[in-house]
Amino acid sequence: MGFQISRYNKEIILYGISLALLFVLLRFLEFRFLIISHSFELYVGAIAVLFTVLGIWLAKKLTSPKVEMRIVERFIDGSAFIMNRREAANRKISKRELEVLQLMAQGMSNKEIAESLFVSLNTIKTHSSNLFEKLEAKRRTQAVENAKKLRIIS
Amino acid sequence: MGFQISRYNKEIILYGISLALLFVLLRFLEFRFLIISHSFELYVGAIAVLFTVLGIWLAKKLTSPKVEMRIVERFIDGSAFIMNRREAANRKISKRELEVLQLMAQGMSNKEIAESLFVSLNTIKTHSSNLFEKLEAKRRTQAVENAKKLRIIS
DNA sequence: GGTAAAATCATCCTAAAGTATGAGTGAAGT
DNA sequence: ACTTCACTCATACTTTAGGATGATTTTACC
Repeated sequence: MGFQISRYNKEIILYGISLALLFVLLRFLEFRFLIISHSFELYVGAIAVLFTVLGIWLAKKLTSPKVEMRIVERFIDGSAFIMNRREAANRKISKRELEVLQLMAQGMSNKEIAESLFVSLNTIKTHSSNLFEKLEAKRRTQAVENAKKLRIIS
Repeated sequence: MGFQISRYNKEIILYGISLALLFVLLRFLEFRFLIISHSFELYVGAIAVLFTVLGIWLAKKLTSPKVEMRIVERFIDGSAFIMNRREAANRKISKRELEVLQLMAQGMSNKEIAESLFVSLNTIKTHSSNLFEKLEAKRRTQAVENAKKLRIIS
């Protein structure tokens, strides 16, 4: 950890600066105010009100919000699959490869996949070989298992 | 509505009283403070700090507590696997076959399964062939898929 | 219009999976 | 004792999967 006393540094510094500025201002106005009779109380009052406001402002900034935890228990709908697109993207799995993977997961043979996608068997073999690399799998069963764990397929 | 400017009347009145008291106090100390050179700034500083603190106190009293709702979703894991023993029994899947099926689902090859169960490759082939029939599958990927659907394996 | 990635297909070859069939062994039940 | 069944293993064969490599074609993007 580097420089971090508090995450409210900015507010504290601002408070300090405004205080310093006020003092400079005072220097210039000091005598004028003092000359006028009964102005002293007025002056102090102004300061008081000003710093009260400042205090309120500070309080609002500084106080950490009270956290109210609301625990919501929710059943995961097994049919609601949320694909992990990040994983698929990181592994650079193409659209076509994903299609092949899905059919593979359904238990289809390469031949069946080829027929259902209207491409040659060799094409599917290439796709699946590429998939195995990208999914760090040696076999199609492993590829399917890994893909499911990574939430790439349902 | 009757007399209700704010539900913080008490605090506001207290604030007014303390302000008034301060002014009285000032009257008594006024001259003494002013005589001492450079004490004016000190005096104003004290007022400033005091009213800042007062402001903070006020803020805490007056403002409705800042509540950050943190909704924690506790997902009840639907994947808590409850094996469908009835299905396994109906299909007459033996203990050993189930073991093979589980390892198969993990992506293991027949050879790997054979080694991990200390039996021959041929034995595993027999088991898996029997499994395919019992699970109405043509391939191991299909067997795994069907078994998962039937909740025979997780 | 050039480039890069994706998709397509092929060939050659090896490894693994799957089928069919037969057979030996041990444990459990009748 | 006999039967049944799960488990084991083997041989022989077919099919499918998978690896390595190279090539062509689309598609998309600057």
